[in-house]
Amino acid sequence: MSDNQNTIEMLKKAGLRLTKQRIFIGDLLFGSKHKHVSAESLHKQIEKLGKKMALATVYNCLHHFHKAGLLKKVNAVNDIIIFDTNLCYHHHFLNVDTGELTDIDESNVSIAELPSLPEGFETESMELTIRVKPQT
Amino acid sequence: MSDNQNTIEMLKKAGLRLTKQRIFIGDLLFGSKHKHVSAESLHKQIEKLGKKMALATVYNCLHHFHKAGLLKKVNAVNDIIIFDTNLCYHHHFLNVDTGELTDIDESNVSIAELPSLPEGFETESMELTIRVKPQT
DNA sequence: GGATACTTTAAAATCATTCTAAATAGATTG
DNA sequence: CAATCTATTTAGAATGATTTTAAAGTATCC
Repeated sequence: MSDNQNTIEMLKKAGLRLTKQRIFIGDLLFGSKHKHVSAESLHKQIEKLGKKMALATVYNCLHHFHKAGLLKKVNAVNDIIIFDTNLCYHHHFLNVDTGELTDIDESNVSIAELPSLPEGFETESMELTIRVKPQT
Repeated sequence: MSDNQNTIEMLKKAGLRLTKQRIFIGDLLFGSKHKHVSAESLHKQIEKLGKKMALATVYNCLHHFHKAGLLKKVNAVNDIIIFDTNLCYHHHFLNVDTGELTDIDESNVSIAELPSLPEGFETESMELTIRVKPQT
């Protein structure tokens, strides 16, 4: 059973053309759970499912989704750009050994004081990264 | 007037061999103010000062300094690894247009509640990045 | 000073990502 | 529905940051 219909609605609303590739990737990403993906990891997943798709297409698609506001870019980890399907303001645990990201429930962190911004600037986003490693 | 003596002490304490290149870079980095550098930016600065040094040496040196605890790695910005001479726990403004980082005074941020860590993990470090852009 | 181990170096290799140019496939219009 | 227009896909080349390699150089220890 596919999300096809939801994905199609979503792409239409975002003003993106309905291509097979975008629908397929949309179905993968926007299921029940929030996901963190890189172009590479997503491409591997797609190949495992028996579909052929150029790596460049995966990059294009992720960037288009991001531009359309369907994905959020997360702090790069080990030089790899990670996209997050969770658009709400939230923070991450980063496993420094594996590069794996885990969402931190928003309610568990609160930033009491915020510094004043530099003159003439506005905040685009904010992200707390808690780097964790296996206990020694 | 050079920091030579301080740098030499620092390298010795860190158990690093005293090479011309490390002393030169040490002098550049550990002056009065805290600095954010990438291998590339540091290499350019060195060339401007009329010194020749292989880019790979700059990479090696930064990594050695980092391993020895003299530098902190900061969240990568646009795929570029940035090293910070400020080892204290602190946060950054990131100018999304230029990639420039600015320290946020520690006292200006406080994280009220901290989430509990995943089982069997310990915190290595923590960093809040506030992405800012010129006001529209 | 000479042996030994670590560093530096230039160049090649690697890895993630982007670009290119041609082929393909949505969208639009008559 | 066909013709046309334009965006997208694709394979492969190109780019840019970083790492590796192997050889030459240099700090350290005896």
